[in-house]
Amino acid sequence: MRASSEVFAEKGYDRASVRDISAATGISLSGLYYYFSSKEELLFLIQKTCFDTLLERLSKDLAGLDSPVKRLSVIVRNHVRFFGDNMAEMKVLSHEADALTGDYRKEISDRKRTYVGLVHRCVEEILEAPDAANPRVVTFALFGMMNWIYTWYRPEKDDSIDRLGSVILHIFLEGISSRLPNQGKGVAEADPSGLPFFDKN
Amino acid sequence: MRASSEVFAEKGYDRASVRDISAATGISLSGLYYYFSSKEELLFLIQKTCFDTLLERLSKDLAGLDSPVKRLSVIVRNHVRFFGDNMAEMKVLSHEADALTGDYRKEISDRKRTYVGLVHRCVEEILEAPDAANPRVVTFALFGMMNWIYTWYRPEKDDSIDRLGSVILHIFLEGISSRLPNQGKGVAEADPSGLPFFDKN
DNA sequence: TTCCCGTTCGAACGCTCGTCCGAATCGGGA
DNA sequence: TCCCGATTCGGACGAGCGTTCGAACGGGAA
Repeated sequence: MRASSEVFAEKGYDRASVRDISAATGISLSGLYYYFSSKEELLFLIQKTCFDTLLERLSKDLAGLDSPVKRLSVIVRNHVRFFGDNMAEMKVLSHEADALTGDYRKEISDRKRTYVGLVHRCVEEILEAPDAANPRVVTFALFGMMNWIYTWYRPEKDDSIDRLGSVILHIFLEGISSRLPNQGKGVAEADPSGLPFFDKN
Repeated sequence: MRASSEVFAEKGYDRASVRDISAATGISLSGLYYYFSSKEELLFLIQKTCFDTLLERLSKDLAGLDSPVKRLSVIVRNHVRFFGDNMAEMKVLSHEADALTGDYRKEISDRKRTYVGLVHRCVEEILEAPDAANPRVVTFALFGMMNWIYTWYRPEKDDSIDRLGSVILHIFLEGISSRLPNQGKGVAEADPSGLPFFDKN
């Protein structure tokens, strides 16, 4: 599964053939089907194991913490650190979310909902005035900062992963601590024309 | 190209067959090859057109603006608005970045480097003390908030796209306006064990 | 009307894919 | 030593893929 994650992460789930995985693991093509009933099940098991481990460690670190800010700190650092330590698996989890179908897809979606809900509730508690900012939008902004990591992070040239978590947490907490300016204000001088560009002629 | 973008966005580049595009456009399978020399060229042209339009509009809006904060405001709002107006194309651009090969890939990478460099320089100017935070990390945190949009944004239930841009811009500017706490501080009590989870037994 | 050329398409080609089957192999208990 | 269940694998199968080719179409110029 570890080797498969790396193959999926590098080539993408669809471009990676079962023969690629066979070569990467040293197990013969048909030998793989002794352990996994299909390529999709293999992807599912990778995602499931990854998610379950992430959630399990999180709930351990979260035990007994009441302050929402402290809880969010633990969440962000846990997420980012896990990302750094399991880059291939987390890339597969982030990037191949739509590849699963049927019950496989549903089971992963359930876990995702659980996790997002946890963060979402935490964010709601931190936002003092509930109309100050839409908690859903703000939550996904946070997930964006964290989940985008796989597209650019290179351990050999970038800061340590722990530092990364601190920076993202800091930006987020400081970013939502001051009330947002109301709607209507903004770049009024911006070009209002031209929406979908393929229609322009 | 518009219809193809939607097919690629919905099914993913690899899972989408040329026959799917044929069905979505009403053009016969071989008829498509009168306009495009390959499936990959079609993907390339979508990404290129999308990027070029984005950059073109940006440079128009940016003309004459000196203040780095104002420039960044225009960048973020332009990016997010463009994202909202061309969700399918931007999903393809964000999600299928690794699908291109050879010269196609290089040409898109060049544009990406140009764009990221523009934002990066802007962020550097805003960060007063250059050692306060790593500009590269901060820049990609911003891109993360913006580019993650395609995974969750639903126009019918979420805030308007312009509001979204304002929120992201606000989080980012407030988030980087105060000096980051130094390294070393953090969750010292966090579980230090267990890095890659597939090795745990 | 005839010709021509830009456009469209049905049908097929070769290839790679995920999956399966039946045989070969291995190692510990009787 | 023999046996048996667990494990491994070479080789094949059918399906779907991207791509090609030669024929057909259609409308403006001569």
